[in-house]
Amino acid sequence: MSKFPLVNCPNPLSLWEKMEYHFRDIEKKWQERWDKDKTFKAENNSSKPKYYVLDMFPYPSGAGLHVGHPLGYIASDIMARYKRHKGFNVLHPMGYDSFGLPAEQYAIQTGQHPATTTYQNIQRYREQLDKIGFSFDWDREVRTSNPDYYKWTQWIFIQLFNSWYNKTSDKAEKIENLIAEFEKNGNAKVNAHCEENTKTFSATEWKSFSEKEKSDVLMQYRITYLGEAYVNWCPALGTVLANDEVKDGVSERGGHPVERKLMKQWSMRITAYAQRLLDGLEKIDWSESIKETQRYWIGRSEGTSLTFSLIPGPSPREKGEEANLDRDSSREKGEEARNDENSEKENKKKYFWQTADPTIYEALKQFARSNRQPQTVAEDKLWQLIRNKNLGIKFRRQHPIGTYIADFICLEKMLIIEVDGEIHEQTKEQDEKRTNILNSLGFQVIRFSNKEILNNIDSVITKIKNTMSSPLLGRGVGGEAEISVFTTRPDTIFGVSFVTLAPEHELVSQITTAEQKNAVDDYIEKAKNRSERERQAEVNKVSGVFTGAFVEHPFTGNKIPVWVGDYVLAGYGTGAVMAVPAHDERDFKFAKHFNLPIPKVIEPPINSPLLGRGVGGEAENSYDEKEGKLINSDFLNGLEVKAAIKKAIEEIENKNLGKGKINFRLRDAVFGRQRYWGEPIPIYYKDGIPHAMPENELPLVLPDVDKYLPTEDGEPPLARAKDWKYKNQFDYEWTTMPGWAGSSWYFLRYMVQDVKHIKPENDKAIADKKALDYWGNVDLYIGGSEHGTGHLLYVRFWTKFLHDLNFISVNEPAKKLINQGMIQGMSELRYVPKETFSEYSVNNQNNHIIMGISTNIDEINKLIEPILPKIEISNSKPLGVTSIFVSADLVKNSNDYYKSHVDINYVETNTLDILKYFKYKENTDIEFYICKEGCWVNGLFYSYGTDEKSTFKTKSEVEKMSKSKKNVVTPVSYTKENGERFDGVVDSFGADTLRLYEMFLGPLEQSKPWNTNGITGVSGFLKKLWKLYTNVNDETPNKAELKTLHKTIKKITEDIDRFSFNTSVSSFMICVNELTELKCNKRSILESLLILVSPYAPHIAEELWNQLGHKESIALEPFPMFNETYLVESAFNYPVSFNGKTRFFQEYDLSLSKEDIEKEIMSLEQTQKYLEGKTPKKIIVVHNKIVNIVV
RNA sequence: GCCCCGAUGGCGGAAUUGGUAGACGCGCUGGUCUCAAACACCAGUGUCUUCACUGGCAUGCCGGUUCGAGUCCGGCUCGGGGUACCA
Repeated sequence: MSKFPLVNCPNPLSLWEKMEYHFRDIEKKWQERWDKDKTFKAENNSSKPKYYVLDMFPYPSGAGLHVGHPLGYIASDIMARYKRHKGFNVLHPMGYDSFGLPAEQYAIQTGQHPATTTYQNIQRYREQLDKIGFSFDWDREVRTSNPDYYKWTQWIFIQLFNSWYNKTSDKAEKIENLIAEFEKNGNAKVNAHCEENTKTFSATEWKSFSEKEKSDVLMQYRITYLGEAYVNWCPALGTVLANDEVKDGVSERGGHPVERKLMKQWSMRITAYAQRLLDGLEKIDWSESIKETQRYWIGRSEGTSLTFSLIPGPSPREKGEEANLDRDSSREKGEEARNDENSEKENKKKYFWQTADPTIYEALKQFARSNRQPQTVAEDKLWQLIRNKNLGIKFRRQHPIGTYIADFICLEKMLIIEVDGEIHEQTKEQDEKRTNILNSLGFQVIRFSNKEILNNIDSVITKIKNTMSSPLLGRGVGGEAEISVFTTRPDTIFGVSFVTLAPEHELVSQITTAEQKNAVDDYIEKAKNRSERERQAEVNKVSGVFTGAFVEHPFTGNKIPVWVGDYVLAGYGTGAVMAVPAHDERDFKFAKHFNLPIPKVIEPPINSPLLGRGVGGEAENSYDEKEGKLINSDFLNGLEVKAAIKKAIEEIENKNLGKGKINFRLRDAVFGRQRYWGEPIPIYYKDGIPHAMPENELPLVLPDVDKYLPTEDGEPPLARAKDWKYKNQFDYEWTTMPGWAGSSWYFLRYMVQDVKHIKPENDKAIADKKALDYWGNVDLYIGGSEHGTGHLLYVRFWTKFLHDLNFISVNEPAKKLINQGMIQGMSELRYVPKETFSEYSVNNQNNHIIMGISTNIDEINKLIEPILPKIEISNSKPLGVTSIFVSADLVKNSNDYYKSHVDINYVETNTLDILKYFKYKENTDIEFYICKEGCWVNGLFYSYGTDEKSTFKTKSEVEKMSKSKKNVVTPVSYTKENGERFDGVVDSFGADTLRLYEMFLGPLEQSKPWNTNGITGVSGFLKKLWKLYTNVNDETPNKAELKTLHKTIKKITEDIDRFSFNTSVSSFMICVNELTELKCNKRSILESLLILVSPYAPHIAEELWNQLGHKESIALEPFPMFNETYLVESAFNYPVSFNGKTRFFQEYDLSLSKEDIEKEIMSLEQTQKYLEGKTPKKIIVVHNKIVNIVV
């Protein structure tokens, strides 16, 4: 007997009404029930196996959801519900990445606190999400902008600050261990991933360091550190951006220009993890494209370092003399001087302190002597510290140089120190000139103000020391200067014809000869000011300048010129390259441009299509392939490239010229943002030394500010916060964390049960150790591929770090990752004529309108002309630039037009609803819509003659779905402020239909345009499904019904396991079609079917399940088991093909052997017909598959 | 430029290991129901040939492997995404 309550209803009409599928009521009812019963609560203590399925953190933007967002959520929700049926304890949480730029930009514009708008946006998101029926455990919801969440983000920051990377153990360790080692042995034995130029010190030295010095040293080791780096500075946003936040030279959010700037910034030593991040990719099941993107981003390359020694130039004294005594001295003289090394050395020994211009020396001497007496306090303070070889080398004061007198000078190092008083600001220009001249004499000049010396003498001395330790300083006097390069092609060493330095390379200013000084300075200045965007736009434009210096080829001893070129990047390798133009495309272009020699050292293989490449000056291209034999290369001659690389590295190492080395493209991540709406960095400054806050004082709550803008001094907004000081006296760090901070560990926070209601006193860790161990990492992570080099790399980095310090047991955040494809929008475009900018004026009732738009397309002119006098423009409308649009059916050559987006809500099958458009039009422009029979102006139609009203046609294009393209389709209805209503799929067809349809569109990972055309198909399917359940009985199912069911079980299970959700929707349709055909209304079949459907269309499943008499939710019902026996067939209808072409079908019992079938087939009349009397060469019988006869 | 992915009817797509190409849905055509429309239901629908039977051609293009290729291999074309001088 059926438990269906309405079967015996006496009134057939009301029965029919009740039987109707009312998705609105059903969906609302079950969404409320799930929420109330906490149906999808995940348990931290469970004997069940766990399954963790996670969606990428959404940023709750003001625009709300569009149909692309739920795509991934629906897929993950199906997975979550399926796994519950399969007996797993499923963790399926949702939360918000709620710090970020858009909310802050909005706050700047409106003055509203970003927390307010963020809260509103979240509310809206939540309402929309709820309407789609997701099975999230909302008690675990997190928001990165909540103090109880970012408390732990700050805590992780402190752990990173208090850690260093030990290369020997290959993991992060606590900084205390490092300090202990420093105290015991200094840093000589420490094998750390740290700053390149870290100096060696002993334990005694360490102990003698001041607190500031110790802090500076540790900063070179800390995993999060304050360091100077070139950053992407965005002046419009007033902040720095990470590499992955910059696209095409403009900021990803907002599209503002970005430039390079050297700044002191909090950074993360992610580079320490480069190799592990690379290796880890092998062990995770992520999409190949993401892995590939990460591999490329990490950019490992094996090669070798190699040192070129500088050939000493003429001594500075000589240069000085040349410059002063013989200004016209020709280049040849310089060459001679360089070649005659012996005499030069003698000169140096005899006269090197005689640096003054001899013509005015006597006068200068007097002046200098008198100057030495009355020193300022600052000058004296500095002098006491550097005199008498206190810094290990002799300094002189008030020493005449050329026509100047230097404050302090170290002649051996060619270093001048100048001390400026308060007048400095006014005399800036003079000082610069003076510096330039001193530079051109070969001296380096560093300047300090009196104030600096008096207030911070330590850093002054450090700066002097650092400058002096630069290897190039004093070259030609006593120091041995070297340029180190990194190369992956040491085999081409004999093809080196020049060396190129990055413009930012520290040696550039020091090695440049006087003759080239101006040219080099100009070039560097230009390179510096070129924005990142220009640099990218001009990738193929060669630029560079000769420094005048030469290095010696380490094997041939040849003189090799040193150039500066911005194709060399300062941040990669050593910032210098050995240029092998014949075998490197970039070097080749450079050499061609500046007419430098292109010696060929590799002969491509005989059969190579690139044979002609890389040969001398006539060649069009370099030969970059790693194949061929070495020529003109001394000991490498005759070797294959790969062998030559090995051999070359050996030789280089033997001669102590360099070492085999691995370089990474990956850079440390800049962490500080000059913004308000982010996590405060838990650091305060005491005597200029940064200190981490004690962990037990977290969170450091984001303070209120009066404005969300930088201060007048250019400090970040947090500098505005009143009385915001640690212990009321120490300044906090004013920058905040970037968007990726909170999202780099959120998957761990979801492991806290009931995180929304946890009491602060119970909140003792990022999550319970037991919970962390139980949930481990994410089993399935679904999100967009745009996070490939940002979030997905950083979250792996932090996971590995937390693992190193034993906070968590896993070292990857997610085992499997799927990128859902983008759902593109169908944009509607209006044609706008381009051509020249001819002005068109309309004189009408004293209103003079300038149409700032091209109208010189004759046809348009002709069309508009007769109606212009008729057009009435209301006086209340402000005059402005007028736009002209041309209907698509009038457009002959689309190249004559620009295209302008129009909101798709006003367009139906390429026809613009002009009246509706003008009703809600938001701008005040006067717009002309030119159609075949007339012209629409601001909602009124002006006919060219006939009375016919004609329509305005648009052009459709598939594009990214975005607000700016006005092609956004929302899943949920909404009403705009102006009263305009937009219907969403959920409201017109129901959430179950939306869920099924989004899956039905195509493979999850593929991009596809959104088109509602097919939605009636899935909607109809649900109605058909509903109908199946009208007269359910308890009869025993027959063979056909069981076959249909089990075929479906098999298919659905396989489909879910390979994330092929589109094909399962098809299978459901087939199943329902077949059961309808069979008139099946048997309980055992239909109940199983409901469970199969429930992950996809949960509301209808719950409702029917309930109507079948079940009290419990369907959510935890065991998934139906597939039984092979129902699908076993006794016979198979073989397709019989001849030479691979199917001709007819023949059924045979499956027990028949291949030989029997062969015999049977040959006896058939049809076979003989297709054989046309010939004897078959071969007969192939594949059991249960096919028969093929080869003729 | 480099890397990754893709290309199948009018459209979205299916074909999981090489074995009946075009499942399922949309759209379209015809029909039933209806005063009519919508809904629902039934039938047809790759293309060319033919009244029909039949046959030919068909998975971006060219070639190969195989009894048999949408699927494997080589070369190209086009489209989408990522990336940007990484030595």
